[in-house]
Amino acid sequence: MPSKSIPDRMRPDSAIAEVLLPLALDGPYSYRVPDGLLLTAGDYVAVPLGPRQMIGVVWGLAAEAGTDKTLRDVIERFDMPPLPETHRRFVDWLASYYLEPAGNVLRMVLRAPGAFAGPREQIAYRATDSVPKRMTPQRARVLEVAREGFALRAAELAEAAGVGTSVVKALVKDGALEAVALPALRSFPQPDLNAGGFELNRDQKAAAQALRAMVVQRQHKVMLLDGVTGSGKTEVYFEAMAAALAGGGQVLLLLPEIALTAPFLARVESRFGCEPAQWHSDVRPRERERVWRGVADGSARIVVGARSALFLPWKKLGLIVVDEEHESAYKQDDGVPYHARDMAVLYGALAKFPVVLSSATPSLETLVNVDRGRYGVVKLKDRHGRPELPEIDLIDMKTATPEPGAWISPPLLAQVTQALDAGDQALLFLNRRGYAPLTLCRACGHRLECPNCAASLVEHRFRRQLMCHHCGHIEPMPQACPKCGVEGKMVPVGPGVERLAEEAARRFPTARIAILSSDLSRGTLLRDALRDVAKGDYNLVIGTQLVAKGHHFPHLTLVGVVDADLALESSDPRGGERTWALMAQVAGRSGRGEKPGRGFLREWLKDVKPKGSLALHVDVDPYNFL
DNA sequence: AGCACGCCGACT
DNA sequence: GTCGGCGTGCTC
Repeated sequence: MPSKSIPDRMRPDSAIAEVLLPLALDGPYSYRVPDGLLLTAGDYVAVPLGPRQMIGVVWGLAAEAGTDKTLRDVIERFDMPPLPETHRRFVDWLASYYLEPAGNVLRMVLRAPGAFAGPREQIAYRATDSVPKRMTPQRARVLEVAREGFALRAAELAEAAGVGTSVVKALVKDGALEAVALPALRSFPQPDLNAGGFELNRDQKAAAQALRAMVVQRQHKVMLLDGVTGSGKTEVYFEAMAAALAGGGQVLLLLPEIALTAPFLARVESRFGCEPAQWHSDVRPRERERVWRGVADGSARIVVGARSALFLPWKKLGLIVVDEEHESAYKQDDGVPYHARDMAVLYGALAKFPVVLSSATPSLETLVNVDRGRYGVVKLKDRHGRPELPEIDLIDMKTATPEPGAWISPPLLAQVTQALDAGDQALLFLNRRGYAPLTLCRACGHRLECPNCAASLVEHRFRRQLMCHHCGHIEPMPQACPKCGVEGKMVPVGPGVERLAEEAARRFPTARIAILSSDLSRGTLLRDALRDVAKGDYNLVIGTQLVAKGHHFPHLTLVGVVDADLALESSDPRGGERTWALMAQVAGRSGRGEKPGRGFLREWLKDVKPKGSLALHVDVDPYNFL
């Protein structure tokens, strides 16, 4: 738009806007602020860039441009709260810390397509009283869905009924569905801090009190909440969140993406009496827009999100809780690399609010920070008053050697026998899927490997397939060696869970054995299997790392880890740390029920008299692989 | 991110 | 001789 020409000397000082664009640029670009447009730092603006138009953020206002180029005009300012100063400093900090163009970081802030388009009205459909001229099973299902709740948009309605949108459209045409306008963006319900408190034990009360005291200080401090599985960390940090909400701030609860489940969200909802806003990769664009705006205007008070939620344009963030802070999922590897736990701490430092890190197996860097006094720590015992992991016996496989072709050592066999005889459940943990991790040709020495990535192909005997665990490549199990053509000389080397189950079936012929690995994860198979194990339908469970996470097996009293030093052999510098976390998690599966204790843990039982008992046997032998 | 420019292989 | 592969550079 042509502006009235004003002599240069009469222009206000802020005639130039330094605008950061969501591109890999070293710094902001300068634009002329047209007459009549009032801008402040943090404003979202549309600016021309080459032939296109882009949305950027006013990073600063200046009297002089940092370039000789002829400046183009800012096109418009969007009517929403400006990106707060702390958030802009956060972007700059992160960019310099990770040596990344600030624009790339800003792109993560602006990742809410449509948030600037202005609220559009949504069309939804609900059932009318009229019956369609023709009725088909598909139509009936759509109408059934349409009758039972809120008006839904065509796509949602079709999805819920398991049909295409054409069915919905046809019903609209027929008059069996009618269009209604939905409010453009549903507003966020406000939390009720007294909606659903939990009964905390003495330990938890003390921990919650410590966190609350930290939160009301409104200063930057990092606190590690350290407690074994089942010690109630969640309930404790909920109290910290309640304190921050009471102070008028927003709260971010960060979770590893996989932990963002409906049951977890339901716990948040029951504590705070309202559904929290969610932010993760599966949130639909429309909902992203709503959450983004809600965070920007402060109406979204509680956000439960994956790592990228950190970049939402927080208006008044008062607390970040990083649950499972040791999880490697907090590390972003593609695009701008960053560690969400560390950046949460950085944000807290810049915006002067506390951060809670929660974990049963804290990361080494967090432990070091606690050790050096930079972070505080609150420790929780479990609900039986047990502070630490269960007693762990190491079995040295150099002295307790399994028979040839077997992997369960004599002491572990004895313990499993004892557990099964007592009517308890035992778990043999081996972090290797399939039958054998390696297949060799005895004739020529050839190793079956993936054509794409040169990793060894893993035999999955139940599926009669070879799989590459690296890239997903699948091929049938060959009869003859693909290299030398000799038949019948292919031999499996080393154990996977399937092979371990075979050995267990031989050793414990009467045991009811379940194999749990991610091979089951399709459909409801895994969920059913986990339920049956929890019920006690099986008494010997052979499982990979997926049994280590969160599942509750009340009848389990013994955990045996086969090849516990597996990950220590790898070149992963975190091998030791990850092994420890995994051992702690898998040990935590045991002894969570109410079963009476077992004799061989006498010393430990004497001390704390728990109702559950547990043992973790770790086989240590770097050489038992071949 | 887009979009142009620019320099080497397979085709009408 | 062209069409088009995607490497490099630019956008205030």
